[in-house]
Amino acid sequence: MTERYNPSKVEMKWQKFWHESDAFHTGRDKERENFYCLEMFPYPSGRIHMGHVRNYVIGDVTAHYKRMKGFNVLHPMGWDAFGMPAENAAIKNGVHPIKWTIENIDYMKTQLKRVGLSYDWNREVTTCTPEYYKWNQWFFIKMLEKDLAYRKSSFVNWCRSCSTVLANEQVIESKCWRCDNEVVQKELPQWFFRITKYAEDLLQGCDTLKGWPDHVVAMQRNWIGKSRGVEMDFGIAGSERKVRIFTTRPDTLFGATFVCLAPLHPLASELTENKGALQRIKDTYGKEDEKIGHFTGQHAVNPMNGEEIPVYIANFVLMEYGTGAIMSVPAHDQRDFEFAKKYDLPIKQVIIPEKEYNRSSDKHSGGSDLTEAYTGDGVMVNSGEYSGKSNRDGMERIADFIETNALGKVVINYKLRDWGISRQRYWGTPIPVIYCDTCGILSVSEENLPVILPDNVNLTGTGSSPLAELAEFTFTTCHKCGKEARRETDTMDTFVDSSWYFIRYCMEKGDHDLKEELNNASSEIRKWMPVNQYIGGVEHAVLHLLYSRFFTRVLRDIGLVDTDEPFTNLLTQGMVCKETWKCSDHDWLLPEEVEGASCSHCGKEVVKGRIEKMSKSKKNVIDPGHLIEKYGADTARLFILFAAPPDKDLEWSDKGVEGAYRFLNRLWNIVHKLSGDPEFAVINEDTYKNRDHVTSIERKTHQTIRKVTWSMDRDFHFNTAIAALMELLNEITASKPQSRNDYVSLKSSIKSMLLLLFPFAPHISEELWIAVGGKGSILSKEWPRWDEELAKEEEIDLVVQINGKVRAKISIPPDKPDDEIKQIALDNEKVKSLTEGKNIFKVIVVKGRLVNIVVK
RNA sequence: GCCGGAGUGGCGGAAUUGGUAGACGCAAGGGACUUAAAAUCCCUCGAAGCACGUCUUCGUGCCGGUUCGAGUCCGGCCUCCGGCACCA
Repeated sequence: MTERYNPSKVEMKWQKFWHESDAFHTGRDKERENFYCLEMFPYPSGRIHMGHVRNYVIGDVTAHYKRMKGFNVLHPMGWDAFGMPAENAAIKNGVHPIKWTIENIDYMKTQLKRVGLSYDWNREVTTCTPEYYKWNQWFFIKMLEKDLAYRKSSFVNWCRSCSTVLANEQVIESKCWRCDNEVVQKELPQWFFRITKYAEDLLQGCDTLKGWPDHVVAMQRNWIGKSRGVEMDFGIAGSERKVRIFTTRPDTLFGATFVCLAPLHPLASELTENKGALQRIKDTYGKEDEKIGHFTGQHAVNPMNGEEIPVYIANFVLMEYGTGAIMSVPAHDQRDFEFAKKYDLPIKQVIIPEKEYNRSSDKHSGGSDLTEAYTGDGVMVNSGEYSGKSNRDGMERIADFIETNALGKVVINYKLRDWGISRQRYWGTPIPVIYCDTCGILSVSEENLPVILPDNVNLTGTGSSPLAELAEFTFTTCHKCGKEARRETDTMDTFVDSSWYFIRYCMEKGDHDLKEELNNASSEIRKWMPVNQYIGGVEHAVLHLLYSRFFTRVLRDIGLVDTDEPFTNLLTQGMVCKETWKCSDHDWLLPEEVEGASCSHCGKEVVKGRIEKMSKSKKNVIDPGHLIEKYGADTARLFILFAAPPDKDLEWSDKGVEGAYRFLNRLWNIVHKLSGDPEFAVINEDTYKNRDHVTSIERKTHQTIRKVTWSMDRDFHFNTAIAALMELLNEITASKPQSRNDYVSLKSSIKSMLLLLFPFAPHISEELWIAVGGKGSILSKEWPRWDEELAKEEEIDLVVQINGKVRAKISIPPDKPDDEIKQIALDNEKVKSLTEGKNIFKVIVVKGRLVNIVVK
């Protein structure tokens, strides 16, 4: 009796072998092309979840495939190890963040190894180590020198729950990205990175991101939010004061019926007497959908026509965008329209749709009959000399007029804001700055780096920077004047760490001096960058991916890399989801808490919830550890890859996992059954050459190699690649070898099958490779090639259509000339009877596909 | 509202990028083996119709178009999902 498939035994054996032979050490063969395959590194939260497994398995298949295709592959892994959970765990359990973090890393590393992932651990990066964060500090200093880092006091997003500041990108629907609590505005001095300086570069770079998903590029473009318009001054009537407004619609200038100021605009408090009213508007600023305004009592003068229009303070006008003041054109802007209706302000239409424009009449509706703003294009009316022109044309002419008459200028605005990086927390990179009463703000000198994060800090979670409590850290001497000085006690946003970790992977572990890599044309960094394939969750579409693009540009400008973009190809994998169960009394339920259709606690009816992303709170998680224990890593990998294409959400199915397991079992059984067959066992390298004819299994094998290779090369269609392997196995299982020739092609077929399966299910492939007499590990083997001749069928079924409908099938050799095929089709009995008495108009032959006879 | 993406069997999903729609898997039904069950193996499996076939008709969200031929291309809708959202 043959041995049963025992995944854990097989997997332990090969994982040990790979580990001991340092099998995934990054290749250095100069003859070979380099391929950098990267997955987003995890936060060491404690244990891996199914989302990690999916992410890393997709990367692992890619890495294996590229290795077999003959590339030197860089496939590293590391830890995004600074961050709040470690600090929170410390406050809660009294464990030091470093201990908590290191223990988690150790455990998760074991888990990753159990999945059989082919990482080069010689390049492991851990961001909370001084060897790593030293370079965060060095980059900070370089950015300070280049005026890319600066300090200013401003209103910032403050999360009360996390007791820290958040960057704009980290506020999702006015909630904290991490803890989902409400974010408030607070005024604090902060360090910023001047990402806005790269706004245009980042935007233009979007055009080059051909290997990124459309929606991610679109999100980046939206976030940068470029718009072109004019800035111009409106005078305040009876005063020397002016108010500068920004508009993208100078063509509507003649329709402006009032001006609005943001409540925080400097003129707002100057112009209004009623401070109470102003405060009410401030209070609702950015919070309420309802538009609230207050008339200042002052009027502004429209420079185009000299009209005096009222000046309001309005809660919907943003101080951070444009000039903090707008001209309001209620007829052509929906927000202004709503505001005008509410405060009974005039609505003056100056653009009407082409269709409604009557050239012979001067009578045009004033706008009082509008039910909503008209924001489309059209013909200008009531606009002085511009009346009768198209608004597109008018827009350019008015902009020119404003510039030539020095009323204002054409400007470009971006929604992108500078990146605030100060965090009032402990577990992060100290910002390398000192404050000296004599010398001012100074960066720590390079030779004093790193500024070590002290470990004897008292973590209370009360809100101020923990480092500020520590006198020995805070007080230092100024390296310039020698007097007493204070250190900056905020730490850096952890997104700084992840903005360049992919560059650190280009070198093996060790305390490398990145300064030596500056302008070094043959540096390892230049050799590997940019990343050929990056894989990770879509939740970083603007956060991490935008910061990394920014950092790469900064590092390009200081001479560390020579690429603009860090990631050539990006795959955003879908979520791993599972069905949920809900009881009206007991909320979310585990599957084992559901008995039939009722709750096991109270007997009440259970409602099947939506299919949701796996999460502890919704009680629909599958633990990768348990899964692997039960079925093995190969089954887990295969199922995850087979169940859905990588970029789509994957719905977990226990039955589907069993299907994948059955497939591996069938493969195991057939290989062992055959190896026990003396006729099969005797086949060796020499007998391969002595085949006398091509068998159908051989043809199928070459077709499979072709299909799998295509699937791999075209958009990661791993699911169809696996389907092709299943088809091949079905054929192998069904085959009944009778001659020596049959055995030869069967054995060669199985060997090809194992090579093709290897990236997906590496352990079982290695094991069965040995069982069929393969030499050495599959790791040293090349990806199989197909022979187009051998993939060709002897006879193919050709469809015969009449007027596009399938009417018959004919069996012919694939390379028969078109005119012969045409004749065979026309001679077909069925075709004859159907075309009887009709006029054959045209016959189309599509090679290898069909014949279409067009009759009338 | 704006920007992206997607609609195909009971389900997850295929379709060589304009050429036989439904590969592969799951579920379901039937059968074999077994004292029995599990496991395994074999058959059926989009809908309707009848003459039960190597049959006919319909069928890829809806309406129209291009084409010998459309799930695929074009125009117009509908629905769902994701992102941003008072950005003037």
